[in-house]
Amino acid sequence: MAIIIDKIQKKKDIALSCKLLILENGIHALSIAELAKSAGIGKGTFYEYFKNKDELIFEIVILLMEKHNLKKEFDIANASTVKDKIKVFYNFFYSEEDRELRIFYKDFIATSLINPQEERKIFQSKCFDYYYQWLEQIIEESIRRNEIIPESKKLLKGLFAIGEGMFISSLTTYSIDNLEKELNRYIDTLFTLITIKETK
Amino acid sequence: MAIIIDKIQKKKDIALSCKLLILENGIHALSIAELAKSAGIGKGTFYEYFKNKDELIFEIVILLMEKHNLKKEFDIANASTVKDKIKVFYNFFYSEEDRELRIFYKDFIATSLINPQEERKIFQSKCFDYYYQWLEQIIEESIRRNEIIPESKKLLKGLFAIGEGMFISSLTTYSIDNLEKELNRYIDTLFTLITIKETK
DNA sequence: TTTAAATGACCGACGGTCAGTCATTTAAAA
DNA sequence: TTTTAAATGACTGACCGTCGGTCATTTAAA
Repeated sequence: MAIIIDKIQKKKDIALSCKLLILENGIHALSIAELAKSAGIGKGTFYEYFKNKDELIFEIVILLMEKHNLKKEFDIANASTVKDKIKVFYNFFYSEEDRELRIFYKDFIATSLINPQEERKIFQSKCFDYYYQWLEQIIEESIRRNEIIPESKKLLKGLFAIGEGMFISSLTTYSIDNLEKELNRYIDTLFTLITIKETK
Repeated sequence: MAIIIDKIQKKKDIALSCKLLILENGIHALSIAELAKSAGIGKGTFYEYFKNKDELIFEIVILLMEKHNLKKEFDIANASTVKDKIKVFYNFFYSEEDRELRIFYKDFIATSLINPQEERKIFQSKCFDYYYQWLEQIIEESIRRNEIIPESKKLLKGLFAIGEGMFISSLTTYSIDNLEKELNRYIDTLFTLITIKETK
C-alpha cells in the first residue's frame, strides 16, 4: 500500500482553495489548468477529484450551503415573530453576509438549467424541502396560535417561489432594483391579509 | 455593386431553420459547424449573422416571444374575470402551446445568468415591464370596480415573480411536481384574500 | 450589346484554446 | 525490494472564431 489520502477531505480542500479565484474572475473565465494550478495541484489531479468544472461549483455550493444552513437555523430560532422568521429565510437573496454563496448559487442554478442532472436535482430538492419544512412549521405553529388564518398554508409554495423568482429577475432585468425592499413589501402586505385581527 | 441581402430577414431565417435541430438535440450538444450545416450555410456565414451560439438562442427567443406576446394579448383580452386574465399570464409556464418557447427561454435565462449582457438585460426588462404593466392594468381596473382591495397593488411584483420562481424550481428540483396545480392553488387562495365580499 | 470592374455574400482551412485522458513517475508502506 | 495509491503534465481531439480568397451579380463604360 501507499499513502492513503482522505479523498473526501481533499476534495473539500481543493474546492475551497479555488473559491477566492473564482469570486475574483468568475468561473467561466478560468480554465481547469488555471484552477488546478491555483490549488497547487496538477491538472490530472483535478480530474481525480472532480468530473469537471461544474462539479467543482457543486462542491463549493454544498460546502457553503452547509455552513449557511446552520447559521439560518440559528437566526430563525432567534427571530421573535413569524414575519421575522420568514424574513430570515428571504434574507439569503440580498444579505451581504450571503453574497458569496449567492454568486455560486447563481452559477449552480444556471448550470443545472443547462445540464439537468439527477444528483443536482436531488440536492436542490433537499434544499427546497429543508427550507420548505421550516416555513411550514413556522406557519403551522402560527395558525395553531390563531395568529394567522388557516388558508395561509396554501400560500406556502408560492411564498417560497417568490424569493427565487425575484432573485432571478433582479439578476436578469433592471426591473427589480431593490430586491430587499420588494420582498419585504410583499411579505408585509401578505401578512396584513393573513393576520387575524384581534377583536378588542 | 452586388447582391444585397436583407440581413435582418436572413438572420431570422437561419435562426428559425435551426429551431427544430436544437429542440431535438439541445443547444449544448450542437457545434456551430453542425448548426450552420443544418441551416444550409457555411460556418463562416454563420458568423456573418451571429456573434456566437448564445446570440442564436437570443434571436430565436425574440422571434418566438413576438408571436407569443400577440397570442397572449388576444387571450387576456378574451378572458372574462380578473383571475382568468392572470391565469392566462401564468399559462406560459406550463401550457403545451408554449412548450417550445419555454425550452429556449430556459436556456436564455441560464446563459443570461452565466454571462450578463446589457443587451439581454434590456430585452428581459422589456418583457418584464410589458407583462408587469398588463398585470398592473388588470389589477387596477379590478380595484376601481371595487372587486378587490387596493392593497392588491402591492402584491404585483411578487405575483409576477412566483411564476418565474416556480418555473425554475420545477426544472431544478423534484419538489414542484405539478406546476399548473401549484400556481393555480396559490392564485385561488390569494384571490379569496383580496376579493371584497359582497355584503348581501 | 458587350464586358471589365466593383462589391458584398459566402465559405472552409487554419490557428489557437482547452477539456479530458493516459502513460509514467513518485513515494509511502509492507 | 516490492507494491500500489496518488500525482502529474504531455498529449489529443474537438471546437471556436478568424481571415483570405472565391463566386455571383450588378453597374456602367465602351
